[in-house]
Amino acid sequence: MAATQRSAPSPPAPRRPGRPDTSDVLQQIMAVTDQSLDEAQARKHALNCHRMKPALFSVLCEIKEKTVVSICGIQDEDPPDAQLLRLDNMLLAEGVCRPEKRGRGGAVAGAGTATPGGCPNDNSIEHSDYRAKLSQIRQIYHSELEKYEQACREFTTHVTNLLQEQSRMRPVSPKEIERMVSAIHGKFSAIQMQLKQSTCEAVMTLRSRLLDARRKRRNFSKQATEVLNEYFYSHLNNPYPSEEAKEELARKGGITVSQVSNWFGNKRIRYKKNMGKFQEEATIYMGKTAADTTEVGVPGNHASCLSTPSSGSSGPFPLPSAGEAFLTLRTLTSLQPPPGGGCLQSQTQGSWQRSTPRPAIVSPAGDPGSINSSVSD
DNA sequence: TAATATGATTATGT
DNA sequence: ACATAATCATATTA
Repeated sequence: MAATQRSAPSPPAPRRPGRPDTSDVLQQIMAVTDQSLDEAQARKHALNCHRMKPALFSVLCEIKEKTVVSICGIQDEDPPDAQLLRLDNMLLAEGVCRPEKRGRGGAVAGAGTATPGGCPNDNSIEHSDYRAKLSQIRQIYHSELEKYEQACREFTTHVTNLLQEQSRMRPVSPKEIERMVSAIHGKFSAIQMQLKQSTCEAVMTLRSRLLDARRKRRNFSKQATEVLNEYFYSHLNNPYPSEEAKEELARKGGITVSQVSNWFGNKRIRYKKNMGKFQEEATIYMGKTAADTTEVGVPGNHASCLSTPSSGSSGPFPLPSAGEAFLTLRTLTSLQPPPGGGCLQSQTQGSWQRSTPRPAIVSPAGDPGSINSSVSD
């Protein structure tokens, strides 16, 4: 820094007029090794006090810098930067890293449980346990982090002092000290990353244990299943509620739209897989809806061909009477015929259960007699 | 306690 | 984005 006018280190130092030449000083330094210790101490002191010492020191520093940089400057670290960022974000999102404040509104609710069918109904009852454990983890995390940081600070000041001490007898530039400090920080941040990683793991485990909705499954209320089943069986030939219908069902049953979707997905597949098992339920609900006007609002959707029998019976199936309904239903569901001469153009009509799986239960040809045998699988 | 029912998730296809 | 099929994990029942 100080020696600015120097163009090249190798040639003999350009002697400036009026200044004592540095080669003398160098000579003296070289001679130090030949001296006895006491003598050397004295000489060292004298050299330290020499008025050319700072300039010489900086020259030496620069020379060293040149050689060191070519060796150490290659390895620019920070490949795990992205990972560190991910960990930080996650800890932030989970509320582990939050700056000790109350404001925990958006972070957890927004980023954490973005899954559509996440944890809809019971949010705060089951989660108190989770919160307690989480705060425990947070506490440990912060205390460990604090420990690491303190150790890092102490070590850094120690090394800095040491280097400054040594800079009296060997060329140690401020830049070098800086590099050393950043190297120390790098090592400590590697340790911190391990801490963050294990904290993340702990949080994830906790999440999956206490927060995963699957583990705390609650059956729907009677009301909800009622509403859902009514819709399902009254739209048995097209059990695909529109978005509006889903919302309506969700509202009526006190569940979320995603839950309605889940329910219909499960219901369709399970009904199709083993229709025999659902016959009893079917008759119940089909009889129910025959008298009950549970019109789940279907303002302007596929009603084009479904609403045909609306005048006589509310359901999409021709249900003359409760007694007949059973047989009619069976023949319809097991043989899947198009309902009379109605609207055939819609493929959804009854084709949602096409590709009949390979249920040995569904007898090859409709044998309406053995109803119960098929049920008792 | 084993078997079954059930809500949710995941993989895959359209 | 939604549907299906398979699967997971819990709840309920026999």
